[in-house]
Order: sequence, then structure tokens, then C-alpha cells
Amino acid sequence: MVDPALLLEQKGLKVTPQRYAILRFLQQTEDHPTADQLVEQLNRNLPMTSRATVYNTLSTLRDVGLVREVTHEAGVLRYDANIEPHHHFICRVCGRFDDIDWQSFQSLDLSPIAARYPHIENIEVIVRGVCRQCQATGNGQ
Amino acid sequence: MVDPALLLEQKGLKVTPQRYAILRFLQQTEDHPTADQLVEQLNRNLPMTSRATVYNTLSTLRDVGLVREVTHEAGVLRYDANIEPHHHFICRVCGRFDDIDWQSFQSLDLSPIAARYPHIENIEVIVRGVCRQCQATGNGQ
DNA sequence: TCTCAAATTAGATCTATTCTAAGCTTGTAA
DNA sequence: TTACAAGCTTAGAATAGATCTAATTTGAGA
Repeated sequence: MVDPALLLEQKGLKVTPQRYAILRFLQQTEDHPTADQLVEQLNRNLPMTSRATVYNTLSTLRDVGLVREVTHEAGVLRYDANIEPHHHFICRVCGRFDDIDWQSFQSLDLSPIAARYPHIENIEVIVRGVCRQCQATGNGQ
Repeated sequence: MVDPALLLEQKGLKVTPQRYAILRFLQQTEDHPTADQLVEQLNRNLPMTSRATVYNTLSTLRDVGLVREVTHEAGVLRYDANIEPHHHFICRVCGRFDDIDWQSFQSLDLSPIAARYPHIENIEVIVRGVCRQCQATGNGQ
């Protein structure tokens, strides 16, 4: 886990308590929180970050490439500090949102679309289904 | 192209002019329009469909499986009457949104994640980049 | 310490979507 | 025909996530 302050400095951004806290939180969570969830989590113990700042900061971090927006659900943006290419699993029942390693789909062959799309920047596989937990508890139906 | 009226009947839905028009429009377009674009298009010549009905109808069609919601952009839902499994290309510059045939990524091998996710319902590859047109016109940078 | 651009803030605003409650259509049965 | 019910459509209000605005605060360099 890289020091958030270092990452911010490398991008030429001032290191503020709010930015530090937001980036660190995103680095540490396995989740893909929404802006609203971040506001709630960050202010749980020590309220010092306004809603506007969370939105501003997330846009800034996205613009410099320190976080990534994930847009696979209706109505909400989620944020991910894992900026390496990777894939996602989404549970239809509980909404759980997991990272899947890039290596898992290493076999993915782009040659069939290379002629039509010569300038590809990013590829992502989205797997939807029911997670083990939901299946075990029988919520998945 | 299957008759929209037939599809609606098969799902036990009343065939109304609004539903017919919405489903037919989605079948005929290559695009993935938003609800708002549908309102605008449908009422261009003969205004007879309210915004609420477009939203209601899209939800109904989605619930019975006649259309699919596409949620790969911040802030908007798009709709697709192509309900066969397929993939998507999204242009970073113009926002263009193309279908990619399922066959293009036939090689996709799920065995590496089968243990972790035994109940998979749907897979989709999202390819992002710059389309030929935007690259040609130099907008892509 | 002083200065000023940059960051933060509360609250207003915007926009896509959903809700509400009323009115309209259609089909069926008397 | 008429009456009724079920389902569909509707305008406009309400909601929720995100953005904007204008004022205040912060902090890094002179």
C-alpha cells in the first residue's frame, strides 16, 4: 500500500487531510464505495469532510488517474483505487462488487475486433450472477 | 425483425400504441438510446407518449426480458432490444456505443473463476477506446 | 508574517428517474 | 347498449445523486 500523501504529491496535488483520508480509505477497502458511502464513513468518528469536498476530491483524483469510476449500476457511481486493469463480478442479489484479477481472463483475444477498433484503451469483463453467500442463504431466487 | 405486437402478447402484455412504438424503435435502432432520447424521437412527428409512459414501459419491458438496460456510463441508463448475449464498445470521445458480437470473444474461458463464482448468469466484455471516426477527425486527443 | 492561489464549505441547483393520484381504454358480462 | 374492473397513460410532484456557486479557510512560498 503506497502512502497516499506520496501519490498526491507525485500528481502535483496539495496534500490536505480530506484528500489523504479519502484516498487512504479507498486504498484500504475491498469495496467500491459510492460518494455518499464515503461521506458517511469518513465522518463517522471525526466529522471534517463535507459532501461537496468528497465529490470534488473524487473528481480530482479521477482526473489525475489515482482512482477510477465504476459505472455498472443504474444511478450510482462507485470508486475504486485499484487502477490496474482488472475485471468485476456483480452479485444480482446483494449487489456485492468484487475485483477479478486481470490474469483470470488472460486468454482474451482481441484480434477478432482489431480491424474494426484499432484504438483500444481499456478492456474489462463484467461477470454477473449470484455470489456464494447469497446462494447459500437461498436469497438467490 | 420480430413483430413487436407478437412479442408483447407472448409476454402477456397489452399491445398499446405506446408500447408498440417504443419496442419497435428499439428494435430498429443501432443505437442505445436513453429514456429521454426515446421521448424526443417518438414524439417528433406525432406527440402521443408522455415521459412517464416511456419510463413505465421501459421498466415493464425490462422486467419481462424484452429489453436490457445498459449501465456503463455515469448518470444515464441506455436501452437495448438486443437481448442476446453480446459485448460493447464505447468511444471515449463521442460516446458512441456499439454492439460487439458474442462470437468475437468466444475464446473467453471462465474456468479460472468457476470455483469462486459457481453461479454465473451473464458475461460481458466492455471495450473502451476511440472509434475510427473520432480518430480520423483527430478529436481523439 | 504576508499573500494569494488553491481547497473547502453549505446550500442552491440540476438532471435522471420514480412516485402519485387521477383519468382513460379495453374487454367482458349483463 | 351499459356497467364494471383491470390495466394503461398521464401531468406534475417528489426523490436522489451529482454539480455549481459564492463565500470562507487553508497553507506554501515569498
